Amino acid sequence: MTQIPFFRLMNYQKERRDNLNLMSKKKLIIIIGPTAAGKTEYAVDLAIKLGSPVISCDSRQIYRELRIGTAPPTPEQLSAVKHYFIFSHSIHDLYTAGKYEVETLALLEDLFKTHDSLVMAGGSGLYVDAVCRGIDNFPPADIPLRETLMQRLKNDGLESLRMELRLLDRESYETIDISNPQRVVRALEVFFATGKTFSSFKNFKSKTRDFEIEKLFIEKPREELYARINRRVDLMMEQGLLEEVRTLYPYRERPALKTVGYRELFEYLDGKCSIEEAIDLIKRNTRRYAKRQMTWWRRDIGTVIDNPSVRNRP
RNA sequence: GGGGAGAUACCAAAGUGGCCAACUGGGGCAGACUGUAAAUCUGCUGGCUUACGCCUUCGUAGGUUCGAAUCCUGCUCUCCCCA
Repeated sequence: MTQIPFFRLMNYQKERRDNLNLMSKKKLIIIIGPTAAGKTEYAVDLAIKLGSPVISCDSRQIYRELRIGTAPPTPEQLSAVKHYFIFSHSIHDLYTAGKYEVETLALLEDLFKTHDSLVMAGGSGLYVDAVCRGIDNFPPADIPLRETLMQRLKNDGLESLRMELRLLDRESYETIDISNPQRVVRALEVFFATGKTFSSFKNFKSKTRDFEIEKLFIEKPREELYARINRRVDLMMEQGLLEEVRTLYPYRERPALKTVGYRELFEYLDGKCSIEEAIDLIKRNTRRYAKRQMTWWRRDIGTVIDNPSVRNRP
């Protein structure tokens, strides 16, 4: 068994568990934590021990075209235990947290027929939440509409879109982060696609799952984590990340390739920076990513999932 | 040995008598997050304080001045040019 310096057990659905009583004793164990903390290794070991497959919860490792830069499980790990959502989708198809929720719940239902405990592992906080508490029934992304809005953002500026949102959906204007162009665009997109306001789709209630959820948060001292990240990036380069990126260059605009490790090397291939600079940027951006992951889960610790106030910020 | 330039916060770099606890960038820290989430966005970054505010900072030791990161002098160090 791998040595994990620190990990914290979170009684995530403690209250729910009491209410569930005999309904089900099925349990989903989710290994979460920042990138490069050792989730994959830990999950594989645990899965073998429990006779469970590993269900990945990673928004980038699902893409079969991405083999090096996303630090997916090794071929040995993949053959040691059955994995789901690794290399299962293509960068050419738009994938989202909403789809992940649907596909994963279907899979879990199926797997729970033959397993009592299932191991899930991943670093994508929104995807983990989609499984644990669900995403409200928002309309799916409307890409052509979104592109139109992005074009408007570019031409007229954010303020113009904000003003429009203020007129069409005052509530969203006052509650979402209007300094974030992505959020403003999405709110408008939903309005134009459905004629209903973005805010009207929110219901602030977590969905109910008929299985127990336990989260294991793997953490490491910051210094050690950063050292591991640096080492891993160097290793990826040795494994041929640059070659991989080169073959993916034509698809660089795909959302799936807006990914740490790929973007920076696209810039290098454009001649915008040296290879050394690109590698340093990958390391820096991975550190920042890890920090964001920790921020995301920090709020989970000690919170109760049914409390709407956790999600309904002022 | 002679001449010149410079030493500013974690780093780089502006500031050249009061509007300076000090522009800006990097790095770092913290936060947000409902179908792009490895995305996108926000705040902080000398100390103490909830805040008003107070205290200590611009190589170092003095000096001039009501007032100095800014002017003067000594010292230390760095860089460049000539020997």
